[in-house]
Amino acid sequence: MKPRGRRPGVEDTRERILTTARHLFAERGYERASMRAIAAEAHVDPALITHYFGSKQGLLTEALKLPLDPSVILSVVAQAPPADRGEQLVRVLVDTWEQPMVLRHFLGMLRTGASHEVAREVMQQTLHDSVQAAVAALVDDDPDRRSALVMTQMAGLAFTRYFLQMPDVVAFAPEELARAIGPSVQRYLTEPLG
Amino acid sequence: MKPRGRRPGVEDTRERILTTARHLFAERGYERASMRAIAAEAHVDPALITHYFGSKQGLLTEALKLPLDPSVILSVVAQAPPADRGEQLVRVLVDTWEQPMVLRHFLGMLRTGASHEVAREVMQQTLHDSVQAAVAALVDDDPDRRSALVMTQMAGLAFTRYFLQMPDVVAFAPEELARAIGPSVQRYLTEPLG
DNA sequence: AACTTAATTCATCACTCGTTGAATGACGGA
DNA sequence: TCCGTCATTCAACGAGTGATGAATTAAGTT
Repeated sequence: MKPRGRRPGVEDTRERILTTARHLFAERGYERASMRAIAAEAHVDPALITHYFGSKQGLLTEALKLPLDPSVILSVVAQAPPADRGEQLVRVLVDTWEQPMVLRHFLGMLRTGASHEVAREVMQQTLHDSVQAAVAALVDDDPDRRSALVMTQMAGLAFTRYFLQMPDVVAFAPEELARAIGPSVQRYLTEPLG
Repeated sequence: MKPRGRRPGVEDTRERILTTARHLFAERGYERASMRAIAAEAHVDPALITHYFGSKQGLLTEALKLPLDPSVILSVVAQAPPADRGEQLVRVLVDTWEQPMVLRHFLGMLRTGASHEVAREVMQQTLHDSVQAAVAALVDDDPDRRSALVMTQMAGLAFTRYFLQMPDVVAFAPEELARAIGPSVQRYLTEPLG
């Protein structure tokens, strides 16, 4: 007994809505990215969004899901000799963030998370998952505290460079960042904690 | 020819509006903190806000002005011996941020800046002014690059601890933060840049 | 072809928003 | 006392919001 009638999913409209939603959430934040604006830019009727995602909140939840697999980062960093892992971690993360798709997703989380409880929790969870997992596998003791310290440094780099776009931070080339900040991260990984 | 008629400014209503505006901007962000909501919490008619500040935008601009004098921070840090200045800078900044009024102002800038161009520029300027000035007076060379690196670390600490409220970061006591992060800042101040 | 299901559109509701302009009230100087 | 100035309120407009439910169109299955 196969299902009868028209099969769903053959059209890519749903994906187009999600893409432009991420785009506008990242650009304007949650409230300013109205469903009508998203619908218009996706060349779609506003009601179609409700049809697919139930509500604007549902669209947001769906839009924030993105595979930012921590294990990829982990495997690359783990290959480096222990003394170079701090530098390597910075290098890999910066290279990841420089990709437009990832960057847009990050800005989307930040702009919506600013005024939206759910989005903030997603951001917290995402950051935790991607850093905590990677760091915990590299250190000998105190994984929570060490990964927390790494997070403060890496989150601050992302925040000032990609969100605030502070000129003096943007001026660094990715490789310069790795060499300048890497040793600090290395400290958090290996040095005894006060 | 003295001015005639009733003198302005005798009532503190204007200040009450500003205070609750900062409160709601910090709590909800720009769009969700409606003028009606602000007016209600200040026990005031919505039109009075327009009367005083011209527009919601004007209210925001006024609300974001706050004396966060960098020179105070600078003077305290400069007194410490050069080798302890990184730790001291972290200590002073964390102590400052822990004050409710400062914290509210910081969250206000962040939540509004997420979706509001002007607020983001204010935040960028504020961060630049308070860190760049302090750092430039402490280092021998490359003040822009060194202060940029310090900013990435300190902004990230503020972001993860006060905005995201990541449990592992919140778990640190202020003094622990100073000892754990201080040496990293010290590196940015004194170590040769890659 | 008839039928079933999904994709898409249309018109509309019930709100909330920021802003406006006229009205009222309070206070101080002449 | 009269008048000018500011503080404060009131009612309302126009635009934009998210959401709903019924209608239409398209694509599969039998």
